Amino acid sequence: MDEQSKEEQLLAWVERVAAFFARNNGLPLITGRVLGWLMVCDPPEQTAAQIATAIGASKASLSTAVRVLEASGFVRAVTRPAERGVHLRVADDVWERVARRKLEALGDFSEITADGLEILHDEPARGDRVRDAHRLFSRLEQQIAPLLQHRDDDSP
Amino acid sequence: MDEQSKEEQLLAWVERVAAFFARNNGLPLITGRVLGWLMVCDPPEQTAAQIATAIGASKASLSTAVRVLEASGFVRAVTRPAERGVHLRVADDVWERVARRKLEALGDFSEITADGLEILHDEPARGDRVRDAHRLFSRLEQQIAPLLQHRDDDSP
DNA sequence: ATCTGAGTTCAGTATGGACTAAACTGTCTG
DNA sequence: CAGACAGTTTAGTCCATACTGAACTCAGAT
Repeated sequence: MDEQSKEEQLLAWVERVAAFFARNNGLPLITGRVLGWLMVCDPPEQTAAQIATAIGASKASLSTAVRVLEASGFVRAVTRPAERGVHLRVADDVWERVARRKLEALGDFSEITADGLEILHDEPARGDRVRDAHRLFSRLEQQIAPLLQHRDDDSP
Repeated sequence: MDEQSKEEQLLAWVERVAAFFARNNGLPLITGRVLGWLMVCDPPEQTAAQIATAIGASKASLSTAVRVLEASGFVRAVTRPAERGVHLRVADDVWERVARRKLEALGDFSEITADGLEILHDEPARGDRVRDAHRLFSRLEQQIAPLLQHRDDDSP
């Protein structure tokens, strides 16, 4: 039927996701794999051990990966009655968070350019290049922020 | 007068710029330093040798840094009559380019999510998480793109 | 032809960080 | 209590890659 089993296809896809986040967000590969896997796994809530075997990583790596993913709010840990340990799932607002974090980077850069202008305040011409940057990124920050408003959700 | 000489302040600022681009865009530190330096240096057009001494890097590093900066269109090489070698300056549209490149990353991710949906086309429920991501990033891509229109120039 | 300076390439070093195995902690079960 | 399991920490390995020095190429000037 398929040239590749769906499992293999999914793992290959997870690999692409991991590579993307490694390249664009500086995430360690394994962390990206966890995120990618949690996007497509069935069931959608899995234990660290399950994830580890799925993506072929060690318990230790899972521990650190999950720590950063939880701290970033990308992944949530849920417990179940009468089961020990936690199950992990992607947060409902992962992607808003990812995007918002990128937006923050924009803001950080605006701060840098602002400080640059400060240093060059007595040489306006020399500050032109920095000023251009500052204007563009401040504008973008302001225009993009409203596109990322929290959805007011009260879903179960 | 100053606690730090302006030169020192600028170098410290360049360092921040370099760190920012290293962290957010995966640029090597030296490459970021070159870019930062070219944002504030006086005169605004400098030779590779001048830049190298300014930021304390080797000729070899400058060579590679300049290659990637030029290839990305972030820096332009200009020649002058009766002078040998080239002078480097930031491109007029550096920041548009930087921003546009980030936007492309968004598009790349939309492609990834699209392919993920493809793989899961026969399990709609399982594709929900990927679909959410796809919708958000496609939307953002479309909404952000118009904020980055090329200024209408007709240079070659 | 030779010299000089700009720029590239190459080989080697080293620094950082991702990853793992193994030891350890703590908690729940029987 | 013993035993098992979830998870963390630590120590160490390994790999990628940034960076440099030095050799090299090429162009123009004299």
